[in-house]
Amino acid sequence: MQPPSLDGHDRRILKVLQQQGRITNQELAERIGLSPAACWRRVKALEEEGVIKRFAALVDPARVGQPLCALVMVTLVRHHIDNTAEFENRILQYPEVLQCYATTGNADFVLRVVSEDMAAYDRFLNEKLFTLPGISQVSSNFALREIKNETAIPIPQGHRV
Amino acid sequence: MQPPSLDGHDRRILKVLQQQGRITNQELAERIGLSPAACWRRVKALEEEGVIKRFAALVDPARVGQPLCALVMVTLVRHHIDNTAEFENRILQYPEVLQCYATTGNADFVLRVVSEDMAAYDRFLNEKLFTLPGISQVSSNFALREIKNETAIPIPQGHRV
DNA sequence: ACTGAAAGTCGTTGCAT
DNA sequence: ATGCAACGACTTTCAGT
Repeated sequence: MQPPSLDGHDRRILKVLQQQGRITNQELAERIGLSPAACWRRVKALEEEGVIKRFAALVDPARVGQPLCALVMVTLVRHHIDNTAEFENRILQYPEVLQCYATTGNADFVLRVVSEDMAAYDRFLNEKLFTLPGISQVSSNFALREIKNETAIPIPQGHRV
Repeated sequence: MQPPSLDGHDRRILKVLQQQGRITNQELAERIGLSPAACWRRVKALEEEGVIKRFAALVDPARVGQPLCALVMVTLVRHHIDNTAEFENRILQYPEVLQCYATTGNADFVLRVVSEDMAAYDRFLNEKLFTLPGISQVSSNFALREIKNETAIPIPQGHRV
């Protein structure tokens, strides 16, 4: 899977599709200045190459009963190398953990977790996170406000074909 | 904007659409056990109520030249209340800042920033983040690995109509 | 790799329940 | 709030450049 060498048309397609995932192929083709058939083939290729991972409806967490958002720093004990793999596998199972990154710095992992309320978050900690093997430290920082939550990756206007 | 009281059909629609944003209305209707017309009207209502914020193509950052991801903790000085508003407004302008939350804990804000490489991240810090008024502390933690990056909010199976 | 056109499928609306 | 039916619009493929 090498760099797919996006040209200007591909980049314009990605910019539009990241903001309007359900635009019709016809309108997309018009906007980027290509025929519908050519545009369609490019979108398909971007999907198959994995540049576009998938299309999704973006849902407002508060509107579906998950208004609480926590940024959680997790540190593991250093003894077992298996701890990391087990931690990650279990994290993948928890739907309330939307994001998880292994990071440099004091914490080993940073998670973003959504919850119904504090009681639900407490349950998440006690029944899920704290039951994972090798947890050393957990620090929960609650989101007071969401300034920005963007899925669109900036597409550089590089000129290489 | 009150709780829209999602019923079972709405919840099933959201579950599917969060994973397959470009599914045809016909197939979606089949899956959730509704006629295409009824299904279509529900999807439209969910969009208009803001439960569905928008549809988007999810793009792999590494495949479009943004393989570096940093989780940045930012603290502001306490002197001006205007600092916060100015900070937030400028953050909204920076496309490489995908997410920004005001949080409890040591830092005032946590950001997720994508970059082309370290040189680009250095430029982001010096030309953008450090130029914001009232910055007190900045701590950059780089993502070694992305364990999980999910947009789908878990939809509780509540029974209220 | 693109365009244009053909064929099939789907989205969208109005109406009745 | 639902289903059915019809029309128009769209997606998708194929031949030709």
